[in-house]
Amino acid sequence: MDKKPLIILAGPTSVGKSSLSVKLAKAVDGEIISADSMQVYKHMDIGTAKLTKEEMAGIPHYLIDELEPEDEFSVFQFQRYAREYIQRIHEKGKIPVIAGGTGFYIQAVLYDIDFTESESDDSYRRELEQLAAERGSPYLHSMLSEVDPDSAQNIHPNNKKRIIRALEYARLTSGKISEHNKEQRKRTSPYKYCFFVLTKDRARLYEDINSRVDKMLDMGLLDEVKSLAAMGYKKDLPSMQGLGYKELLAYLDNKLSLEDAIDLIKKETRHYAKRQLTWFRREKDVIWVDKDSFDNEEKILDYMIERLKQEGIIN
RNA sequence: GGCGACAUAGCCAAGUGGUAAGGCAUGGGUCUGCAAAACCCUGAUCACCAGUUCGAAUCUGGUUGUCGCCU
Repeated sequence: MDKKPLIILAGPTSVGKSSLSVKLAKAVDGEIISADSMQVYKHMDIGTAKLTKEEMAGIPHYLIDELEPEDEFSVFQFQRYAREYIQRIHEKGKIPVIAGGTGFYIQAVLYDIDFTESESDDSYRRELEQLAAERGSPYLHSMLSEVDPDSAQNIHPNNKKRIIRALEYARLTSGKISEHNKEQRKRTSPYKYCFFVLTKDRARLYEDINSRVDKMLDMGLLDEVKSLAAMGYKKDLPSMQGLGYKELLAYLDNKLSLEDAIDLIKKETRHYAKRQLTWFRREKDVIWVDKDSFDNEEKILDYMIERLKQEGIIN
């Protein structure tokens, strides 16, 4: 059976993925699936740099504004939705374009990684959290050494989250997550794809991030956060841990001055961009598209379309 | 012009005779159910010169620079 086509456009925050993705989708008769862990949420528009309806220019966008800020969301759900939308788009005879910066989500869909084996178990998880709080994460790490030595070796004793997940996995499946991961890593993609990663000079990317944060404030980010707070959303929700939201909530809570909060947003966004780049660097088969080596967006598009033709994804 | 203080990595900063804490930034990395999350790794010979000493970032003298006060 022929593999179905899939186009991915990723890159660090602030490079200009969104606007390019609309043009790309237009050019290839595609529809866009957002791979962004924060844009899924409603009422979070300015801080997540969502495209406006006009900017979407009639191209359907999925996984944007689909959930309320209190809704649970993770790679697992992302993958489920994305699969569904990809199929629907293919059925229409169109090409799905995944656009976004959450590398983990993209990977989960691109390689169709299996997450279903374990349902998450809140009670055991809570028990582990307790233990971690009381005895420290190195203690959990030593527990892990007994059930899954390989994982223990790969996970740093301080990395509580991953230790807990590994323990949870062991409990729920009575298997080892290290083995599961090893299996999953062998997967090849069920799609015929092109994985573009848009980049630009690091120093300029950072400048753009800084000025974009200022622009968000001008556009009313603080009011957006205030109204989320007024709706009752608290800082411990995953959605409220988004960049720009957690810092401004801290400011509203008198934990920070506004100036410090803004500087923090900029700094953490820069760190985030760096981590995104690290992620994409180790991803196999990515096509780096360095904005600096093109005169304008049209040229970038031309290049991408040429590559898509080479790969036989479009005619 | 005089008096005083200070001079340690890109920034902040410990260290007052025994061979340079720490934080931030920067750069690199891990990642397979919270990923805009979580975690890890990453650097100097102490303004300069001359002395004292077995040994100086730490003491002495000088040079340069910065800051404060005074005239």
